[in-house]
Amino acid sequence: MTKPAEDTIAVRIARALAERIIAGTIEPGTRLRQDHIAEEFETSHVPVREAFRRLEAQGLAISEPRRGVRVASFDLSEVKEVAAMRAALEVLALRHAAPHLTAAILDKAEQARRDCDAATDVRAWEEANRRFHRTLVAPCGMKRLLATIDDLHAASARFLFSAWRSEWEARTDHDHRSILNALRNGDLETAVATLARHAQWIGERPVRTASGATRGAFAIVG
Amino acid sequence: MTKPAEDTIAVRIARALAERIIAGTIEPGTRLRQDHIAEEFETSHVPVREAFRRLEAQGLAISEPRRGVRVASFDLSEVKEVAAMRAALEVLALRHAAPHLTAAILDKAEQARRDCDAATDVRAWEEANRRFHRTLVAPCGMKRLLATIDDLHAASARFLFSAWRSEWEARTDHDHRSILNALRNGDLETAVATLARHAQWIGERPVRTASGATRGAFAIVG
DNA sequence: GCGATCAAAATTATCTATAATTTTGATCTT
DNA sequence: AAGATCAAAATTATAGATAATTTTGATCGC
Repeated sequence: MTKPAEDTIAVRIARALAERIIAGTIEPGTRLRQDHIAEEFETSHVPVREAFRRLEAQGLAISEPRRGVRVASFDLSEVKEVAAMRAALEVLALRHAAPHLTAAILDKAEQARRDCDAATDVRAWEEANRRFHRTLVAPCGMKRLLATIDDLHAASARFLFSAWRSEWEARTDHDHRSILNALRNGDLETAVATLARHAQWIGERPVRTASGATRGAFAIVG
Repeated sequence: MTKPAEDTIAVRIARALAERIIAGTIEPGTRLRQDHIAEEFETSHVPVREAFRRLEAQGLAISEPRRGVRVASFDLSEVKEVAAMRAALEVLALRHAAPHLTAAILDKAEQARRDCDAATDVRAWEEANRRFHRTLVAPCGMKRLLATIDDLHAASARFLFSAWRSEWEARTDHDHRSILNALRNGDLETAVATLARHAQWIGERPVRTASGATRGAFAIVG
């Protein structure tokens, strides 16, 4: 191991694979072969198997006994499901975070909002959007809730990158603005209602498939 | 391996340990030593480590790199957190399940409700209560959502057994009845509102600690 | 040529062994 | 006797090897 490993090797492998799956570098349905991955990361397969269990828990991979692990597939119904869960849980988190929101936190969110609107590629937008949402809900201090929301954001990002691979046009997100304004005015109910609607905003985009045909691709864009 | 292993050994170990942690057989904070557990299950420690990763994802254990795994501790704030998450997600699931609820499903829930009210010990009550909730939300067919709810129920059960160890007195749960009635009448909003309140019902009970003092123990009893 | 069948190859799941880290406990100092 | 120090023991994390299962691909029959 050339790196001064802070975390365990299994954690590093899990992170690296998660990144690839989210970015779409590895296609859904692809088999993750432990010996190949072990070789690539210059370890044995034991930490690789542990990494698989983490990916499985995040919903990024599915494992069938004796038949190995493959990158999880998804469809429109799962996109909707994740959007609905995000809406429900982020609303809950925001309600609990509200009493702890300070001017400094709202300023941080404001910066994230600006970065979001200024983003010229999908990766930058996703990062800023995630930061916006995270900043507002993190002060709730509920670890289990935040961890679940993080996993949902990972799933969201995957759907997004799958549909928008690279093209992206800058656009002003009025919901973000409304949420921030409402919070600044102490109007939690408006903020919560806007967020609930916002997180379920699903965009459609035509995507050329391998066979040359065009199909609709869906992703959460809120 | 004497058992006709359908699942992988790691899965069986994870289940067995989860049961013990939920039942309170292993105290919070206890270290889970992989070699000891491997010896007990007559395997090597490799599947044990994989089982640990599963327990970690469920929130039943926490792992510190190079310092092993221990049974997760919890406090009142986590009980509240799990209750709030359950309320939010079960409401979401019920809304999506509602269109698929049939008379047969409602009858199954009715049976679970009766078992609940008739339960004379805490384990029987927990099983029936979980069955009641599961029956009503399962028809939503949202796998990720249902899996998350299941994990929350496991946490709930743990809190409950920690506070109520064995004593339990039969009581009629009016919320269960109201939810079923509302669903039978097609009044989803009443059912949802009652469920939202119900899942956050937290009971307190005096518990004698190891030192002989008495403290309050809290658990979700809905 | 197309599908079924079976053997070889690849892959998963597990075990045993080893290196590295942390915990334990006994000793020494004050 | 209380605290610090250090070595031994226990434990975690990883590597390498093995058994069992699945997948692949070539052969055979129709």
